[in-house]
Amino acid sequence: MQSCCLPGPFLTTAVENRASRPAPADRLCTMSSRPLSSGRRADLLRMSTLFVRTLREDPVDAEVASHRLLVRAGYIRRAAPGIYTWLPLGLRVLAKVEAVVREEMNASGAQEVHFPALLPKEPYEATGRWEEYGPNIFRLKDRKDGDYLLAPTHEEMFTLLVKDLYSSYKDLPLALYQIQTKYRDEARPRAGLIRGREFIMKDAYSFDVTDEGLAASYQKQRDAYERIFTRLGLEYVIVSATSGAMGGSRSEEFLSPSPIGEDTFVRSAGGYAANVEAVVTPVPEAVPYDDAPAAHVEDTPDTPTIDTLVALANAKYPRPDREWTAADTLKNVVLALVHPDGRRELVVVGLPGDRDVDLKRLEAAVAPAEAEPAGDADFAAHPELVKGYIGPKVLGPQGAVVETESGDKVSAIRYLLDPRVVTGTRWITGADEQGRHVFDLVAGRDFSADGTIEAAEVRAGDLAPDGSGPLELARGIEIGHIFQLGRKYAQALGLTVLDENGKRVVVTMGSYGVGVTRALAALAEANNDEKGLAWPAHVAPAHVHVVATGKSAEVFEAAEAIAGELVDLGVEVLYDDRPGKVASPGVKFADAELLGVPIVVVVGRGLADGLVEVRPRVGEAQQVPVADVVRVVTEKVEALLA
RNA sequence: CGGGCUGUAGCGCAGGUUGGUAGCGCGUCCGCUUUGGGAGCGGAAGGUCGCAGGUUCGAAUCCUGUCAGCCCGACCA
Repeated sequence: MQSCCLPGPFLTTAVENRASRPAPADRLCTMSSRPLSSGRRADLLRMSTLFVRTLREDPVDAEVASHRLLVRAGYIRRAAPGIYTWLPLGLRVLAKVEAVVREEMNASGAQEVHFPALLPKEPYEATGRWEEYGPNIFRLKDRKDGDYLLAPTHEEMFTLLVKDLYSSYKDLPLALYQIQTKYRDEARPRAGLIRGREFIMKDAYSFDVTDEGLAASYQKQRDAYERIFTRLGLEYVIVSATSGAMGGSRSEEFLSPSPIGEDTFVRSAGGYAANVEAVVTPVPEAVPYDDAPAAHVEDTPDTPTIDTLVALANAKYPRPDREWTAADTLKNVVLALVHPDGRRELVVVGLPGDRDVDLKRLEAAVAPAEAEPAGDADFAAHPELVKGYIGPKVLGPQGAVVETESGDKVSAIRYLLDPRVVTGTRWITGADEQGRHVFDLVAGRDFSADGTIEAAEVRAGDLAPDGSGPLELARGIEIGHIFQLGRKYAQALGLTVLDENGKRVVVTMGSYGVGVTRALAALAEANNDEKGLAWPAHVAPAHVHVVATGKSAEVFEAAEAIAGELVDLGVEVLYDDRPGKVASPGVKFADAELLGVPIVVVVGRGLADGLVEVRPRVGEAQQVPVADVVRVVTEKVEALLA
């Protein structure tokens, strides 16, 4: 555990925990999420001297509960937009979250390292990310005009470090991690710690020779993540995700379900869960079309939208069996893809008229290209596209063909269909002339496309691809993201090892992140009520909050004794020893509820009868004889930490 | 980057249209009282009214510019 202590002034040898001051900043060493069995005397925090100021009113700039309450309870203060200062209580919670992460990472076999947050640009130029990140990273110059950045993530550094030291397959597999402050110049920081410009992340990387090795390393990390979030008491959902700009293959996100989450995901009762971008549409069976009537073009004046088209179709060309609906129409949406080389390509996505294109899903499907709705200039360049009446006749294989540089013949306008548009399905769609639509156009008989694409919006009630039933949509806070990077970074930076045949092979990598500060925010988000925070015991700034009320010396002496005995037994105590003239009972109770320590012990008027009150932050209070209170509370704490 | 809103005491806000020596609540400090649900009374400290220019005898207030922050959206391992 040499990695536990920071060097220099943080290296504290002996800590007098009974001191009336908060523990010094050797948080990495004294903090632990372990139960009481260690037998070490625990911290005693005194409200009279603790550096904290609770706010009676909500901070005006805080919207979400975690942000509002963390500021109100004196855990954090805003230093700049998206940048927060940690006060003693907040730092204790943060250290406990870190401790859980650290313990589970170590248990998984990963080894802790620590990179600088301030880095030269060269490694990021080698992978192209100096450019790719654009304005989203903090850049700065040294006195010699050299370019530096505040690292948003450290793939390059890990890769180069391993390259620096290792050169044989015998050295692998290897997993390294760090818990580091990261910087991103977010266009819009929000929701306090949930989306900051400075945040703490645990990032881990695995290094393997083979794909099988990577799969095993990935699974180890995935297991570790499950243990981390379980121990933190944080509900989580694992969803399939797209790997996005990072490249790579398999990717999963750990989401903490919350209405204020920024990620939309779907899940089925049967256990399927996926990020919306990654949802795969179940492909229906092809339908026979032998008895289908021939396609016929009809006049449909003034029907540039699906709604107007459906209304007119029902009025003028009614269906015998039922009404036409938007789902009977084939909507052809023109989009422009911008490829990384700057090339602009027009594509048309054909999908049932009752659905819209989800740009994020589309982009996930066409990555690394970016997508945007086609503009007037695009339509001007393609007069065959009649706005509002676009049909397959001019698209894809049916349309014009151009020859590429390599001599292949491809569609001038690529036509990509939603997977629901299977062979045999019949559609009303544009006839490629103003005011005309074609009816009974059969997919596979009358038209075909260049391929299918997952670009249609996902809706509640859609079926899960694995047959596990209908999907519901939910929001979540992304607290972890793991993926199999593959060889992208190793290739770009030349990380190779010699295999058993003496052949040079490129190492394959996995990348595993936990948003530590974000997980803390998610915990606050999931554990609060109208009165304040209500921490799970493993991460609470203390296990027990002892409150002394009244003015008699006996009350304070008894409370002092109880607090002292508890810390001797390893129970962390926050002791409200403020004199009555400084804080009334009402103030103390309100603060206890706001601060959210899981067990509150009230020493006050009941003392005359030999009783103190033990109040869980959530649950029923009970009167306990003074003589028993230390035992009762210790048992409760042990149960909470078990 | 687009839309909306806001900058006045540590915090939350009023004042601004009608220019005239800056106010309320909470908090802070002193004194007395109170002591199981954010106490009462009395006294006190605390503000370049975001910044810069302008109009005016006089600007928190009117005009111009500018900066910052928050919220929504776009963006976003």
